[in-house]
Amino acid sequence: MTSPRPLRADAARNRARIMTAAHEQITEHGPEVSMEQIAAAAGVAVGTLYKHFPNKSDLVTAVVATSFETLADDAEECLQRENQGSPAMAELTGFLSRVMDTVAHNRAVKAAAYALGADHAAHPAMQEVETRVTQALGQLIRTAQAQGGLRADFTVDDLYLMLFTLPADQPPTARARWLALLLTGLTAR
Amino acid sequence: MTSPRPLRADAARNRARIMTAAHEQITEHGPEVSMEQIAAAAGVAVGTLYKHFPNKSDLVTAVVATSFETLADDAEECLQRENQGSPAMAELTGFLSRVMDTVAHNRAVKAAAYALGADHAAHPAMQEVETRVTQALGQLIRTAQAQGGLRADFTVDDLYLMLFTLPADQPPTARARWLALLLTGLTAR
DNA sequence: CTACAAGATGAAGCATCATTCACGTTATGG
DNA sequence: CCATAACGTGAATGATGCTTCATCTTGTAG
Repeated sequence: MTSPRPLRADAARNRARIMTAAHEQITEHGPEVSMEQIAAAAGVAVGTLYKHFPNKSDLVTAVVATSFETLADDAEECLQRENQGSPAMAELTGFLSRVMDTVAHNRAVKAAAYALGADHAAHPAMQEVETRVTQALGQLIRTAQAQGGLRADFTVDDLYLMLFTLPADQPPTARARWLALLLTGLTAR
Repeated sequence: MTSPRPLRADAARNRARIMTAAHEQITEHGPEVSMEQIAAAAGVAVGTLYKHFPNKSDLVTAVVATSFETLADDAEECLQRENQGSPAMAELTGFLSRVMDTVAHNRAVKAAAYALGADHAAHPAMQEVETRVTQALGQLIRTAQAQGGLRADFTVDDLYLMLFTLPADQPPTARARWLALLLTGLTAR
């Protein structure tokens, strides 16, 4: 199931360089950066990008998937802390807050959050990660409701809805205010 | 202060056609439609677009400003109805709901709402319209607070924050749910 | 009715990009 | 150390899009 031939040493090194560079460039300039620019940042020729990824879309998707995994890791760590006694509601708001800050500085993750509903989601790599996020957050939500901090009719879909509409281009004060306004609506009762 | 020479008859007609076509095209395909496509839709040559607008950005801004005026009109009508006895809070939520639906179907207005904080706002035409919206909504907010339906610390900036983060690409059910979640956070007490 | 300024035209210039490919380079198994 | 498949290269290709300008057309003042 794994690769038949284990990738030559230099090829593996270049692949890593490309991923790093692509992540940096996309994070900074958004998915519309040119392949030339990514190649330059990685210190390779454009052709090399195409040796590793059939086309630009695939490269972008790979980067987005990586960013998205970070998000899933965060969600699962929240769940873990909750299991160790941390209040579920606090973990949820912490998660929301962190994602919001990340989105504000990282256009790749923004694309990722957005991609949940878009065509990127078709990619198999994405689907698995989405499941992880959904499961972790779902558990967190149920616990928060059981503990009485979160309104009873709140669902994972609602949480995704919040993620879609996070304010990305607003100053920190505005972002904090947005979260505060939202949270009063999510509190139980 | 007005134009020195009053625009030839055919020129005025073409200008109107261009504005209409540009509005339609941008509404449907977003601001990235080509000038060629707009020209074709207007039934003129590309060169004519440039006779009326120095560059694409200016044309897009003109269209966005138009859409934005519709929004200002709506806000002022809300204020008027409020003066005739309609509950301020109902007018506010109605306004939000309408803007949301429009954004969902009209990418030009989406750009407009977004432009409030972006560089488009630099244009003089925008500034005036922004003042109209801000005044009307500010009045509405104050009344809603006096009538006790709206939380006391809510400001016009908060309302803009909501406009920035309206869910555009979500199905109607999701949009409605989003509004409902938000509103429970805005209710007084 | 005429002259001419205002307006319209659209091919051409110029820039940006994604993508390809014929050729040079190199890691690595034997 | 060699043979060779894997890999890397970057100029070239073709597509698309904004903008310009020399040229033609037409509204309109007188």
